This record gives sequence, C-alpha cells and structure tokens, in this order.
Amino acid sequence: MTMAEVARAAGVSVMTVSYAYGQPGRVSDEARARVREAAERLGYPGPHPGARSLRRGRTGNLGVVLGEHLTYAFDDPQASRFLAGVAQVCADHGMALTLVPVTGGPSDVDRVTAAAVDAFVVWTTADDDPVIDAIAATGLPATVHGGPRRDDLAFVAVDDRAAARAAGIEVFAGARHPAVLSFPLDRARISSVSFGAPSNAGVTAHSGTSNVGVAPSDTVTTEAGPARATAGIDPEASTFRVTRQRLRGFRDAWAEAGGDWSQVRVAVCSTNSAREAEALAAELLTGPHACDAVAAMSDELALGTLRAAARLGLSVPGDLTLSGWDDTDAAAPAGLTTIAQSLRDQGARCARTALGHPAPGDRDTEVAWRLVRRVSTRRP
Amino acid sequence: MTMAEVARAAGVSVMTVSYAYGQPGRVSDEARARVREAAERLGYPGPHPGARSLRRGRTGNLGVVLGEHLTYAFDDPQASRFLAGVAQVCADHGMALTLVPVTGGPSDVDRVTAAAVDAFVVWTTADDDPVIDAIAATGLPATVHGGPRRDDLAFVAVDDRAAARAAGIEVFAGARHPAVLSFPLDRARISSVSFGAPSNAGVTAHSGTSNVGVAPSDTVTTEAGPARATAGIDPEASTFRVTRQRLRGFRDAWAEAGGDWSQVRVAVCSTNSAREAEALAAELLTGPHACDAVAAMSDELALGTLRAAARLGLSVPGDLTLSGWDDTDAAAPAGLTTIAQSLRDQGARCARTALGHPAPGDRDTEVAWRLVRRVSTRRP
DNA sequence: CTGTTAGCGCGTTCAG
DNA sequence: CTGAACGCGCTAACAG
Repeated sequence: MTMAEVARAAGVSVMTVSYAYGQPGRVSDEARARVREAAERLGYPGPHPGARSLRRGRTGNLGVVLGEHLTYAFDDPQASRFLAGVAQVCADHGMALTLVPVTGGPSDVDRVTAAAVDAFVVWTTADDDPVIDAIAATGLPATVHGGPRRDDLAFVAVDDRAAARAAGIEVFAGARHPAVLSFPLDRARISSVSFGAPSNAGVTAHSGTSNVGVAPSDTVTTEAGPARATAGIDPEASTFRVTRQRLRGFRDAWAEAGGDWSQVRVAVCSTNSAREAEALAAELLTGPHACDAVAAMSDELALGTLRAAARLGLSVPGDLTLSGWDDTDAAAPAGLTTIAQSLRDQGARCARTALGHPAPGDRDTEVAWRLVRRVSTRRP
Repeated sequence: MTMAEVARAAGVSVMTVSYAYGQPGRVSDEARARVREAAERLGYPGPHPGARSLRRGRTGNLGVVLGEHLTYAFDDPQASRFLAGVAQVCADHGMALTLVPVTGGPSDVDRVTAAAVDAFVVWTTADDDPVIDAIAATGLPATVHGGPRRDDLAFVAVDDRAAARAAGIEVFAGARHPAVLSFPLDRARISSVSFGAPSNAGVTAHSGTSNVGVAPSDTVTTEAGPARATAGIDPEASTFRVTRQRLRGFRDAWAEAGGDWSQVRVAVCSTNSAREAEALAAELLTGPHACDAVAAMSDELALGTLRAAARLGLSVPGDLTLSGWDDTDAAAPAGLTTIAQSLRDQGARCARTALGHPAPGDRDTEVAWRLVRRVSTRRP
C-alpha cells in the first residue's frame, strides 16, 4: 500500500496525495476529498514514517541514553523525575521520546549509532563509557546530564561539589565518626565499605573493609573493584563525575571541620535503593568504627539509613545525624536534611537544549540547588 | 558523509562498506580494515539509521502509546511499573522503546501514524479514543493493555470484574455505607462525588453531588460531565474498560451482600494521586452520608484515603474498612488489603506479544491476580 | 492549484 | 568475496 497506488486510485498525481497529507491547505477541497476517499477505501495508513523522515532529514524522535539498563528509566526514582521533564518538552514539541536500549554490554555502541533520532539526551554515565564517544561521533546535537563533561557536548548539572560541601558542613557538624553513603564509583558498580584514602595514597589496609554485593553478571568486573575496596576510597578515582564531585564536596566539608579524609568511612551502594542502603548503613552504624554522621547521595539511600538506625535503636539526630539529596516527597515527612534540586526541570532543560529550543535562561543560568535543613541534622 | 564517500575513500565498492557494517563476516579482513580506517578518517558515523530501516522494512523501535499525557509514563507509578516490564523485553531484544507523544488533543492521531515503529503497545485508553483506530489502521502488530478490547488487536488484562468483586466482598463486609474511590470514567476525566445509579436510570437527583476538579485545559469537556455528576454513576457508561469492570465488580460484591448500587457512594478522581484522593475521601468520610467502607481502585488512592481518615481521627478498620489495588511497596507497611497483580509482568507480556516473541504461556494463560488480606479490612 | 524531476542513503538482488 | 543496477516510499524544488 503505497502513495502511488492511492494516487492512481484517486486519479491524481503522487504529489497531490503527498500534499493532501503534508500540506493540506495547498490542495483543493475536491482533490483532498478524493485522496481521503481512496486512502480510506484502500486502507492506506498515511505516509510511511521512515520514508518521510529519510526524505525530510528529521525523524521527530529525541533519543535518551541512560548509563544503565533500560529498565532504570522507570525503576530509579531520580531517572524517572528527570525523564518526566524530558517527556514534557517532547510533548510540547510533538517529538517522540526514544529510549535507546542500553544493557551495559559492548553492543550498546551499535545500538546508539543505530538509533534514528534527531538529538540525544544522556543521563549520567561514566567518563570511560564508550557510548558517549559513539554519541559524539553521530554529530547530532546532544546534551549530557551529570557527566561526563566534554567540550563537544552540551552539559547540564548542578554544582555537585559545592552542594555536597554545604550538606557535609551541616551533617558533619559536631560529628566524631563521619561517613558517606555513596553511589557507585565506576561502571563495575561494586558495593563496598571502607575508609577514605588520599588521592596519592598507596594501598591502605583496613580491616573493616568488606564486599557486600557483586556486580551484575552482564557487567565487566575489573580488577580495580576488589583492589579498591582494600585501598580505601579516593574521590579522584571515580569515573562518575557526579559521584566524584560529591565525594570531593563531602571531603571539603570534613576538611573544614579540621578532619582528614582517611577518617571518613565510605559505603558504596551498587544501586540507588533504600534496601541496599539499609544493609550497608547497618554496617556503618555498628562495630568498632560505628559512625555518628552519614551524608548520603540520595534521599533513597538516606531513608534506608533511617530504617537501619531505627532497627538499631539509634535516635536521629541524637545518636546519628543524616543528610540526603534531592528533597523527594519522602524527605519532608522523614525530617530529612537534604539538597533540593529539580531533576524534572533539569530534564526539561536538557531536552530543550538538545532540540535547539533553549528557554531564556537555559544557556547561562546555573542550575539551582539549595540546602534544606530539617531535624535529621542538629544545627538551627 | 555517506557510504559512497567512504567507499571511494577506501577504494572499495559501496556494498563492501555496507557489508563491513552489516555482515562483517562476509568481507575480507583487509577490506574491513580499510573501510574502518576510511570511516574513522572521514568521521563517518555508520549507516544512516533511517535509510537502513527504510530499506530493511523494520525500525527496531517498539512504540508505546499511553491514553494520557506523555509525562504520565514517569509520573504515574502504575504506568511506570508497566513500562519497566516493556523496557525489560525491549532491552532483551535490542529494541528501542519509543514513547509516542500523546497530549490528549486531536493531533494525537497524526503523531501515532507518524511514529516509525515495528509494533505498538497501548496502555489503557478509552473505548472512544480515536488513537486506537489509528493504531489499528497502521496494520502493525499491537497489544492493548487494560482496554479497549478489540478483535483486531491483542489484549492483556486481569479479570478486573472478578478481582473487584473479591475486593468488594472483603471491604464491604459488615459495612452500612459503602463507597468506591474510582479512576476517571471517561476521557473528560472529571472528578465528582455522587451515588451509584442503575444503568437504565434517568436523571437521579442527589443533593450530595459536587464537582471537585475540572478537566485539564487541553481536554475536551463534554456536556456529559456535569450532567453525569448529577445523574449518579452508571458503571456501564464508563468508556474506560478497566474502570467499568471494576465498578461492575464492586457493584456485584455489594449486591451479594444484599445491597443496592444506588446506596454506594462513588468518588471519581481525575488522576491517580494520593493527594487528590485525600480531598475526595475527606468528602466521603464526612457529612450526612459518611461512609464506613471504601474500595479504592489503586493503592495510591487508598493511601490518600488513609491520610484523610487519620486527619479525621477515624480508626481503620474500626470506623472504616479500606481496600486498594496493586499491592505496591507501600501497601504492606500500611496494612492495606489489596489486589496483587504484577503490572511489570503484564508490560513484559504486552511487549513480547507485540514483538511476536510470546513466551510459553503468554497466549493462553490468564493474567494472575490475587486478593491480599491485611488489617485494613476486618475478616480473618 | 497540480504535475514532473530527481534524489534522500542504503541494501537486496544478481552477476562476476 | 566484490561490483552494478534498481528501488524502498516519499517529498523539495521547481515548473506549468
């Protein structure tokens, strides 16, 4: 069923049919009626989208790439909020939103280059993710959220280091045994509990070190994983820009309190889930190195920590101060001190930028964040 | 930057380049190396996805259409779980997931026909939604979740009527003033509070009727809205199959308890949100017709009801019995009696069916659900 | 307002 | 293993 057949049946030229669909005003009422009638009769579903976009040079699709398995788009609350903002802008412009099927394997590069889209939005991935090169190589407009930051791609993110410093100052105030509950450090996504380590440190032995989880089976587990777990956490070694900047910011805050990074215990979650956080937090909050302050990289992780504290009979902020990140709906009821930012707005901004429709402040204005003080920390 | 240019630069024919990408095994190592080198040098990003799919006759995209604004995909927890299942299957098959930009306006039909996809999955929409005809007209494989049910499209849904009956029997046991907290009745999505009405009833005046919300501005508000609000709720009049079947099921349950549908108060939410539910529930739980049993169509709505009850100082199940739907993570902690079903599995099933890769039981097995009894209802 | 021409970039033929 | 022709289905650009 092609346009030519409809044209023949309607007794008009192919271009008249094309116009009848694409620019109806350019065709006489009569011709349009005949075309519609013939199309109806033949069951012609309208111009073939693929052929049309080949000819026009645009697809009407905005591609979204996650540095994660595709299901993350709907499973992770942060990604979800971000994508809601992207979706809003897509709907405004009549663009479809195409989630490119990333699985973590090497074929992801091919899938990205095979995506028929007009622009890309990239949700946080690792600096060494080959997918990011593939995207840059397409030459299509692309905006990266969170990281990595590159000269050839647009970039949107809050100043994570400054925000982490602000949260750290708050949560570490008066603390003696601070801890950080962190996102994964790199693509191996190995969870661990250890102490901070200076960037130029060699292997520092810590008896408290342990591996709690394992990397997903389809992920390449590098030798760096276990090694790092015994070496302590070096912020500079993280290949996720967001994680790196937040670790730096927490380190800054503790340094300002006169402390040393090697005193800070760092638990790394392999996923952004309260469940996993609860298990890791239980480890942070018990034993000879039990912590009295936890700076978490998301509200989900902080909520898991709250649950662990409750189970251990620890009071907040009496025995433990705690901060989260994002100011999600659950943060206020839980009394959680947190960093407020709108991932939804940031998603919208990424989409606008990628589609070439920036709003007035999109290019220049910094992305907004603010510290929200609640009862999980002590300062007034 | 086309394939022909790469071929010229590499000193081979265009087809050699094509094979080098599409069927590398069919090309000599040397030719492949020269092609890769030339491509690298010229910055050729690989075969143009659009041209490739035009030629091949497949796009590698699974289209998803929601009977809602695009942001619903990420904002509504039920849609989100469903789509996580769809995404899982897409990732398994290396297919991209394209969310077709639906806004509720008349242009939605064009957007659907303009979608370059190999198959469609449709998330619950109204029987009279023109989008569903457009999808059928494309002739592409399509699977509808929830409704409408059509002979020409595959269909996946639980037996909502039977499940609602089961929940209703549970929650209405011993009740004197039952109520239903419902999803929207039709595309106008007007929220209201009124009583049930028999299907063949004329206009039944109810002084308790009120409009709580209004339809979104981009939605056509038909005259049926306000009129229906004063006429009482007739299950048969709902154009959303899921809503209709659940209303029928709740009616069945109350009838089995010897009651009449016109005694059942029905509050209709315009969205699936605890916030709106809280306001409507407050209305159900107060005044001369105060209810003592609420069957909600989702856990979100039930949780909103719980909040309203708490604020009014009502005890559950003492003063009020309550049931939800879906058995979400929040249901167990809240002690909510609910209908358990896996929207994630259903999403996966829809995707498999649409893509023509059904799993062993997909075609025949009924979709699973079960009643989960908790403390929000009274029976042992 | 309608028709003609000339491809968009690629991949499936089928020879060689 | 490689090359030449043809067309996937449509539309920009121009006549007429």
